[in-house]
Amino acid sequence: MTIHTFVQVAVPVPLRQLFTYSIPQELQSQTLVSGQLVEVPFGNRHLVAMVIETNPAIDSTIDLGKIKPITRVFTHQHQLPQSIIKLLHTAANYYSHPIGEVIQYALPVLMRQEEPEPLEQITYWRTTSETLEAGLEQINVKRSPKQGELFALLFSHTQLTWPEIRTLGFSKTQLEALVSKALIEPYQKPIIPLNWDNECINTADKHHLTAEQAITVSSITTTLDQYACHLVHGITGSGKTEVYLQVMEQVLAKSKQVLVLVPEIGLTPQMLARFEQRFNVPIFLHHSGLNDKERFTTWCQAHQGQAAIVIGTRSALFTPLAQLGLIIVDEEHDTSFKQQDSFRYNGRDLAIVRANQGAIPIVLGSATPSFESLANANSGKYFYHQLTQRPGKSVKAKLSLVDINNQQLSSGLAASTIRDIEQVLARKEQVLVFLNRRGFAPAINCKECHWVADCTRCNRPYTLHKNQGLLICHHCNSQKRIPHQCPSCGSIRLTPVGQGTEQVEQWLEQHFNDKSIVRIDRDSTRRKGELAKRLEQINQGEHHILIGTQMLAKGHHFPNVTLVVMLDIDGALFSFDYRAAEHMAQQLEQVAGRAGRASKPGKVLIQTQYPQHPLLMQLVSEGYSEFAKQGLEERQWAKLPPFGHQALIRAEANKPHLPEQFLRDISQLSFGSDIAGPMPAAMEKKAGKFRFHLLFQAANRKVVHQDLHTLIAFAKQHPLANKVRWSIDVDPIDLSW
DNA sequence: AGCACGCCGACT
DNA sequence: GTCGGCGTGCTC
Repeated sequence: MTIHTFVQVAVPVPLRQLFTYSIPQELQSQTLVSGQLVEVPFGNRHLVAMVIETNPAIDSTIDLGKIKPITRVFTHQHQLPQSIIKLLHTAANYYSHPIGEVIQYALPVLMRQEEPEPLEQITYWRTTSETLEAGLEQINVKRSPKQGELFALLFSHTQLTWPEIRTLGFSKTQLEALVSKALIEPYQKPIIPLNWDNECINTADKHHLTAEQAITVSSITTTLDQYACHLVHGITGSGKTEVYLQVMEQVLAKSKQVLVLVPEIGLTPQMLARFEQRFNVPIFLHHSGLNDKERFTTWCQAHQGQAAIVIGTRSALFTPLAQLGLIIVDEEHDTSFKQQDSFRYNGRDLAIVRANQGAIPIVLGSATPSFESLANANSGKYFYHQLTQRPGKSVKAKLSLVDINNQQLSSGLAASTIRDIEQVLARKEQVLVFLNRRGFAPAINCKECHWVADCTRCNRPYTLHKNQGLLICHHCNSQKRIPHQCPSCGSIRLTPVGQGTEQVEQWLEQHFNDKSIVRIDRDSTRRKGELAKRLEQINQGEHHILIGTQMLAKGHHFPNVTLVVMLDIDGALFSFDYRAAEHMAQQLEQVAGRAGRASKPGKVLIQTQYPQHPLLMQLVSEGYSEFAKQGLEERQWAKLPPFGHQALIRAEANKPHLPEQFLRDISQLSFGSDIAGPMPAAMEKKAGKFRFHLLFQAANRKVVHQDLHTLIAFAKQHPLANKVRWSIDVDPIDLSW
């Protein structure tokens, strides 16, 4: 046996290098393998690092006297499996991100500091009464409806944990109230590996499949033992979830685990509820609403194979699963899957890599697939399944354009739109007004001298928040009191420009003063539980008009909404961002999907100044698929993604010439890719920093990759490297910052 | 990223 | 006289 004296480790710092450590005598008996977690002294602190190279060639440039010994080797109990280590390496390499930082995403916080305590037994909750009715009798359901709901939930689901109960929208107080009435009790059960039997599935909940659904399920299930990527393109209401459930059933039946990724935390409760209803198996969550201990629990349960299903957001992708048999990415088009700071990975894309490395199938589902995924389906890389029918009677909402050129507008609403709203309200149905801009108005200016209140840190107009009596910069969050006088000319004629949700809400309240209007945006739902409360009220029919931002476009269903009004979408038609139209179309389809889900037909009005615009006309008359087909052809002509590959280099500093010079020097090197820039970012100044970009683009991904290596080697030793903050974004989505 | 070191303004 | 501001430099 060879005894190595040195190892190279990845340290959790944003440095693109490995560090060499010696192995002290007393630790040499332990086998150090790559992927092992160790504790190392680093500067004046101690960090958890990962062994990368066990037998490194010693770099002569480092002073041997500087090399410190490893201080601890962690036990095998919490080692990352090889599959995850491989995924992390691929990810670090693909996104050109320091491996030490990438590893952090796979380690629960509790493991980054020290070796965590062994896991306690998990506490589940169950009811104590014989029948549901007997229990409900003891609750004053009129006064405490939530307690009643919680009791009913626990009565039908015997193995819910507190984090799950909380995710489903219940509070600790409600749980404790039931405990004090002795209606529910905690219990533990021995940890046993998942053992599927017929008790695990609630067959009564199973839906009858349409022909399309059945074909999709059977196609996916013929690939359960190999890598295959299935794109399920199903219009809203076509029953994608039922397809997931029936595929999952077959995976679980083989005692394999399922990983489900959703774009945001808000979509986990409904997913969890649906899965709990169908399967009586341990389900664990992974999202930012959990504390460190809860996340560690999920990690261990998944790792050791007791969790049958893990539902989570982007970062759940790195959860080790001993017997992973299927990955599902729901709403795969959603850009939330792309992390927009630090390690800029795309959760959907890495999920595909993981499925490929693990030789298992992956299902991407969406009503509005991303152009990337559609292109991969067209080229045969993915299996493509379309679900075009809605089980049940509901019909798709009809889209139409409202020309606002010759119409009088009231807070952005056209006169004809208002008449349509009136008609719908008269039928006692609900209206949804979509405006993706919170606040009262996106700017205020002076009527006399045209001065605009700009944020000095970002050189952008402040958004007027009338309710809070403040001007707020939506780019850096800085706040300021509303001036009474123009600081430039002294005039008091300061007026709001444009509309935000607050303003539309105010106008609707004045105009429809006998109706209840509810606003759903980040401002109105800031308080915990406020969103759930408002959504509940909407479905109880307490409100007549809903006004809100994209929060309304995601996942929630409003069966009684029969009219959707879309405001202010024109910006996307002329954006420099080639993806703007794609995102606008997806948003439009998603919002339209909220309406007319019950047997009531829905209608979608799109207000625009450009009713003749080819993109809009096509979307309205031929639908998303044709729109995407046309869009992809244009991308192909322009050699834009997915037909070309991009990487964006961002650099920022508190003086404009520094990032510009830094990127200019880089751009002088010889590259295989086409280089654009350096150019100022669309928001050149943000939060007091000056930002510049350099864009790499090539038909071949390997060319871009090679160029990034050249760039990193050069940038690391550039004199300005410490004066500017720079980063690499592979497959960028947002080119504006 | 942290963290220390280091050199200049308003406070007990 | 000190506390603390954040510029600069380093981490095997």
